[in-house]
Amino acid sequence: MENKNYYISTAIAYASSKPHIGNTYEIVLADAIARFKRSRGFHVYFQTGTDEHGEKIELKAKEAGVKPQEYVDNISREIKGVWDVMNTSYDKFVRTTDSHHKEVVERIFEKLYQQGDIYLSQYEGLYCTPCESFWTDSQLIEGKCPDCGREVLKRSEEAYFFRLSKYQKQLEEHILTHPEFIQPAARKNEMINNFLKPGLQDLCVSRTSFDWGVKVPFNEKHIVYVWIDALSNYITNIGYDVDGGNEQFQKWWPADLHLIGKDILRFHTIYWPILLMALNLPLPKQIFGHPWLLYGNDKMSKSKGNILYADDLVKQFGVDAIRYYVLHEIPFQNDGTISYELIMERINGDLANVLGNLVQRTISMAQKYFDGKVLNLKVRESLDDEYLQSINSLSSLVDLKMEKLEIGQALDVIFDVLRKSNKYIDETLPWVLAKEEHTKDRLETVLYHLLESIRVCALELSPFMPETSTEILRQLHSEDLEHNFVEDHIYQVLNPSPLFQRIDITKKLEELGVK
RNA sequence: CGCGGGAUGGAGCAGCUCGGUAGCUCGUCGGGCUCAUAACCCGAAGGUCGUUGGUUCAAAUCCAGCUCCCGCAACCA
Repeated sequence: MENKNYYISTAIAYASSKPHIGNTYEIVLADAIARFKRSRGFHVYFQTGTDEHGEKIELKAKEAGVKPQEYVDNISREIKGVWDVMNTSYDKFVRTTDSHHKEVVERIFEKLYQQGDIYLSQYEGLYCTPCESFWTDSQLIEGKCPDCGREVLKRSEEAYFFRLSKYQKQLEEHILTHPEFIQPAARKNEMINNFLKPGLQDLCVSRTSFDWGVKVPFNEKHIVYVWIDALSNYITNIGYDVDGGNEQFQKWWPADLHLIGKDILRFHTIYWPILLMALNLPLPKQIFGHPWLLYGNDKMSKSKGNILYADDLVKQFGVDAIRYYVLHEIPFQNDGTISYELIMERINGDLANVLGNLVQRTISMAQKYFDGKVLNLKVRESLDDEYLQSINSLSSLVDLKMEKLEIGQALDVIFDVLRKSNKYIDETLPWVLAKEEHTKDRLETVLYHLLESIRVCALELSPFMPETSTEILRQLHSEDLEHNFVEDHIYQVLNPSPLFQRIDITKKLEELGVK
């Protein structure tokens, strides 16, 4: 029997402020993949959570006048709340302030130190005293601090370093022999050319400039810096310990997919694999650095005042509409855009006109002509063949797209069948068939084909729009989970109710007070 | 000469690996239908495929130069 376990993770969200829709995209994407895998029979473990240490949080907490722990408790709860509003089916929500996580991080650090992969040295950098930050040469603007424009000074401070260079060869080898390891492929080249080719520098893995974090157990002046603390969440929460892992760990590791934003690809494709190598653990099978959601052409940011929040959008348009939007609009490789207007155009064009209207008109006809009871009378015509064929090939087409993580295209192939269904109605003219007694059997057959098609599409939609899928199946009054055309159902459909209301875009924009 | 990606009708994209009538969604215009959420279906207009040159019977597709845009460029979560 093939291994049917599937471990998927998102990056853990940094608990410094409430996430916007761009940050929320990742959890929805992961959720769609997790649900998809479950629907295909996999045992899925889906992990997400919050990254809660670091200087920035320490500062934010100070500003807010609360203890760091209290601060992250609040933000973490808020983030979890947003994940829940998006109806995401994670199995575990981890926090880096969990005591178990912290203990294992301490032991990992200690182990690496004992085996000589971590050593104490001096961190030398260009330091801006007023800003209290180190900068690299390339970050400087005309040799000055990029934040305040003042002079920077060479300064050194005691710190622990991780010997990346020792594992460089091994990592290069792995990346070359596993072309699927880094996705999209273009990102792989960036990593190789920018970091591996020039040769890896050892990584500074501790700090003394702040307190909020995991203390280095044998030298409490030092705080374990974010890399080892945050990245190791992927193993500390599934039963790993330095003496080996328990049964749960054996079951889930290595992870099948780490889903992350393209901005932190370096940490996941270089530092994390090397950390695992040092621990003598297998590497995750795939790392996908997804693109971003932009507002118009801009990155969302507080200073620009162009932030859209997931929970607000859900309040306005409903959870599945927003899930559909972000999953459909983000291409595989390039950044996507979002705005109120675009969301509403998608809702009207795809969800209301194509999907909602199709379900409504089909069920209405079933009610009107047969009191909701529809059997397959098999009065077929030649034009049915292609239509039935497209229903039966749908699930393998979706598989193909999902395998390549082309989520938007997976939705497209489902909507192709929905569009074909609308066309099929116009071609078969049910209202004409209904006029004559001798074409009633043909009419019933046509409706049966449509109901089956809608049922299969609803099932395929369930990873992306779970509530909508359930609602469609409820109206069809069907519980069959077969992803192909089934010949012998006895449909007794319920009364239809609209799945998505059309929106008057101009009016709604005024109401929202935008643009 | 740092590395890589891209430039296709009004908008957003596919096609380029393996050259041969330029495709999809939306928008616009015209028509059809009436089961349905002013929805659905059909048709039309609109592109010298960034630019210059080369290879070829034939190039969006291959090669070279140029212009413009974007990502990455190491300790920022």
